[in-house]
Amino acid sequence: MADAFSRKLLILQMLPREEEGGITVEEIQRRLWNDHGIEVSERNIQRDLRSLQGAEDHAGFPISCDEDKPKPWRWSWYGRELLGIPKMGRHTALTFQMVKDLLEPLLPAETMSYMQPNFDAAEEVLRKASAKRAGRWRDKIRGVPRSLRLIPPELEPGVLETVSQALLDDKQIEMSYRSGSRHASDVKSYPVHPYALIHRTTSVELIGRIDGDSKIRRWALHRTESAQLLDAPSSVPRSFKLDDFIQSELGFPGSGEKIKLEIWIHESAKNHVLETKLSNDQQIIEAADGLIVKATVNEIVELKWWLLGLGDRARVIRPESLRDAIKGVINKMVEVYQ
Amino acid sequence: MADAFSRKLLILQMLPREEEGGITVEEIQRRLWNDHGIEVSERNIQRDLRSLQGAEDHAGFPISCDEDKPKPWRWSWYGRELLGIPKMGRHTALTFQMVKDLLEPLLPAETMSYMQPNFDAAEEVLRKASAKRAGRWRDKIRGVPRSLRLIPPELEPGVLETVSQALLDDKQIEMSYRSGSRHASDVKSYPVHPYALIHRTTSVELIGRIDGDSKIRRWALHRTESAQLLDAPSSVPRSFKLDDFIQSELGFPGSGEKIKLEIWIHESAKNHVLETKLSNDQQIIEAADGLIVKATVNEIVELKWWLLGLGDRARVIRPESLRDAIKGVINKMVEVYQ
DNA sequence: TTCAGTTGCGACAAAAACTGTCGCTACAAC
DNA sequence: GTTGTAGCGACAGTTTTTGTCGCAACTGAA
Repeated sequence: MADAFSRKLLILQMLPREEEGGITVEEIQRRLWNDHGIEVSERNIQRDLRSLQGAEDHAGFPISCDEDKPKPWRWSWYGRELLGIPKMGRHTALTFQMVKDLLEPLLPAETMSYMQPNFDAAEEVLRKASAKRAGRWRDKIRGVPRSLRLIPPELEPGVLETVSQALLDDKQIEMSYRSGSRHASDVKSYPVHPYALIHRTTSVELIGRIDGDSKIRRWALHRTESAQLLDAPSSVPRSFKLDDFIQSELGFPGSGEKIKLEIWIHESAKNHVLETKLSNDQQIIEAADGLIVKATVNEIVELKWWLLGLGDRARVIRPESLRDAIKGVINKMVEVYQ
Repeated sequence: MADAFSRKLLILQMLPREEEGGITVEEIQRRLWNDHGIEVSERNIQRDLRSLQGAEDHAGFPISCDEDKPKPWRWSWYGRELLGIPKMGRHTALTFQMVKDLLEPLLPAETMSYMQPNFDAAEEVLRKASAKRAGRWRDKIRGVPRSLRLIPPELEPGVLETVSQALLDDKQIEMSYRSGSRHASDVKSYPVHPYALIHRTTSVELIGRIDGDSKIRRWALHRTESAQLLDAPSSVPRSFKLDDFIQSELGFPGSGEKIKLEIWIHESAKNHVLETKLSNDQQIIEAADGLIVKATVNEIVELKWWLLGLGDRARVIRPESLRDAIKGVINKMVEVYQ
């Protein structure tokens, strides 16, 4: 494990991306020794880096050091592409293509951009794999979301980046937030201790608290005008558990309690239930014009959506509280439509 | 570009996965010359491979050749892990963590398994990035799907693999399919020409035709008992365009035509529309108790679900056909609940 | 401005490795 | 058996690699 090849490879793996600050020759040396037991002179690491960078006659790797900055120069990786080792498999490539289709209408563009190198690599693999019939592979795989294709909200450029940076480095951020739901002019600005980032299917939310206040708050990133990384460290109480927070904050009123659901499903919607179970303990009984389905599920707002979305093809039998709730909604729907 | 390091790296990249059959030393030599202009003796490639494989004293890469098979031995990569070069960035790692959360309740386990090395790499990166406070990173990012958390259907092991293999290699497959919707015993088997694979949010479908028939059919993979790769080549008519097929087959009755939608949205559901646009030309007008939203959208079944799911918080104003359809469903819902 | 102190890099020679060639051997097919 | 093929050990010439040393460039402080 001490040959030049391994060493160069380790150095390549060690290099952080440009935006993450770079690494000095000295630190490379220390990490080679500490993590891999490789003893090598600093001079040699310098030589390795220069040779990896490439000479005039052959292109090397997209790595560079900040030669214009003061001296312990920091080396980093500036390329965006991905050097796959081993090369991405064909099945994986198909999967990535499909995942891209499914996620594109859901996630903000900035989030997608972080996965772009993988999508590019997938495309490359598929292109070569079916090079015989040019372009035909695009007719072979597709992800087609079942949900309504909405347009993900646009984030101000850099906001997501700054927020995740702060999250990883435990720093505070200065947030400028449009508290009004429209493009109102009431933009407020305050320092925030970030706790966590939650991607809902269509929006991204920051969980945290305002400096000097202990109340946990939520901010939708697409209403954030700007975010600035502060030097001040953030403090997250030890008692904060993201799971608990999600459970209590994002659940249905009633906090996503487990209920024993019993519903009737019409013939025409059979497949929805037969093919995609509601729960692992789901029981199905054939009934007139359809099925009776029993399952233990969380009573969350999504359940109500799902039941309503099925329209007249579903009827809640139990629990009565949910049944009455749905009935109430239906009555109001009648009113709404007169 | 002719040094030992580049050469070994190229060889590593060139090695296919075990399941993809391996590559002979001769072919490596040819590809090095054709694709990269590197001239090297076969003997040297053998030496490179052995040295990459590692000696007694140091672990090498998970590569091997089938020494028990007849002779031109084929080398391949058997490891599952991913050697990231450059190392996955922290933002990308966060994204992968989140994507995993979002996709896990949606995709079959076999599909997810192809992305597993990336998820592992992401976890590794995050673990190291926040090594100070052990395990805390899991409290920093989460994907929480907005849709009802259903359980993705289980596929028979190997079915997805065989089908995608056939798709990539343009081979026919022998499909054993449960045409009855339950675990009925009427399993039929026939040779199929695969055209394409479509991942719906919760299920995977194969598009193709039965040998000897020209009708395009769809098979849900979770109803496929088994699939066997055949030697016979598949033939896909040139006229087949996946986009057209999706448009015509997966659309709402009415084929997903563009309609000018006009709906009223209740105050309490404002954010759904304000934050996630229905279309790019969406117009919003403030109105009594809520908003009037105008947008040009495709009339697909998902739109109906979405509208019904909003319950009494939405009312279709235009087009009248859709309005009447929803009204009809509501009336039936009243009947269903008596 | 000067003056340490640091860092990168050219030069050099010894050591190590890499490389092409050649023959031997193991194995499978005939 | 025989034959052909593919892998591999051995060897020697060559190239590359590597540690050391000294110099130059730059920084920051005095």
